[in-house]
Amino acid sequence: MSETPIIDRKARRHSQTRAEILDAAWALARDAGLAALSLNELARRVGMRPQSLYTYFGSKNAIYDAMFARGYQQYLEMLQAEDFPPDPRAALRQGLWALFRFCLADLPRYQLLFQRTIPGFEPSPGSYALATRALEFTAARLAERGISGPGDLDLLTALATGLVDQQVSNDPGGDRWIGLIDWAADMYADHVLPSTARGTGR
Amino acid sequence: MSETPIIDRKARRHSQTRAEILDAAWALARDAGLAALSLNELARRVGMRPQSLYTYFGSKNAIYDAMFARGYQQYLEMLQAEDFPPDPRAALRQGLWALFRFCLADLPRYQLLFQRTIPGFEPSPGSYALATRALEFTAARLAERGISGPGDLDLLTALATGLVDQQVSNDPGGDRWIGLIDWAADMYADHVLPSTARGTGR
DNA sequence: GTCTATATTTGGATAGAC
DNA sequence: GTCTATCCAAATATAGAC
Repeated sequence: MSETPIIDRKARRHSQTRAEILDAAWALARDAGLAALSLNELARRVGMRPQSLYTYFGSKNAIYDAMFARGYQQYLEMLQAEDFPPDPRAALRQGLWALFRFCLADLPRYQLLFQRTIPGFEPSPGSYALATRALEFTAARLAERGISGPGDLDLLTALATGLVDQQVSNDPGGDRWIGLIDWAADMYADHVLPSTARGTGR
Repeated sequence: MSETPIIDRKARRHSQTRAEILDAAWALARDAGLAALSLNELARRVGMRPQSLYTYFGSKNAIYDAMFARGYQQYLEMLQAEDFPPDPRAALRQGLWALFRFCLADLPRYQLLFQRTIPGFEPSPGSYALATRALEFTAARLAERGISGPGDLDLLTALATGLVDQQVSNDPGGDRWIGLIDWAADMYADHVLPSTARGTGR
């Protein structure tokens, strides 16, 4: 029975094509805007007819969903690759810088993962679980450093995404809010850490 | 020459219809999502053919632009109606609460004014000037209370919109980030004010 | 798995009669 | 100022031949 390897080859080829389509979808989102993703143009770029995409994705939202999942996988990998120092203040600064790098490296990815802007798109439970895992990872790193009060995590996510959002929306390509990262990290640290070794402020 | 009053009547009627269309556009944005605004549906709601809208607005983006301008007018009026107390901490809290009320009262308005999500839409210079005026108003209220350092305003906008954004995106209808407003205001005040009369923290 | 063909809807926008 | 008539382009999606 030599059927199994054949199935494997077909399955592998299938998932390769899926990956190729996803790559093209990201590139298209970067060129035309996330919301302007179109199946016609996407198919053209991968050398297919638009209808053939339905062999790989059941709908346009299924493509968004796969993009969402892949984006959060990358986000998780990025977090896990960071070597956060034990010192809370240093770790906070490093975390904010890592977030900025990740977001600014791919704006549509940032938009898809951290904003809710595509009308009618909701991530599937499986994809959303990845987002939850990423948040739990951050919560664990904070807790290791004594930051575990109610609201501590939520305040940090608000501060972090707020900085990124202002940077992206109001000074794209510039550094107006990038220059506030360390300052913001210290402000947060001063407020959630036990009041020893306060920062120097501005 | 009784021509002038007739022109006035026509002009008034014209701007009345414009306002009516804008009202319907806001309502449609609330129902279908800001990005899903469609001229067909909009015309249906005001009892017109879609083509007739072009008598009042030269393009779809012109409608977005008028919405943008009206939204910032409302925002400015809201700010000017607030009676901010002299105490910086109290004023900061009140300002954040006012922003939250304004944003949560109309989510598409928040999206249009404070996020950049409509592909291809850029506010006209005239409309954008309103946004600048609103920011300058906030800067002036801060400066009156001794908050005028470089980056102080930018940090506040990041913190404020971050809180709103998290609330809207991740807990719509809830109060998870609303409960952090006063805490966040104090954190900001502690960092940006001369170090007298610190808050009690958490 | 990919194609042709097609359905179906919708989008924004223009020309010209009335 | 509003309409009819139309245009044109594009959208997502399905059926069925090969």
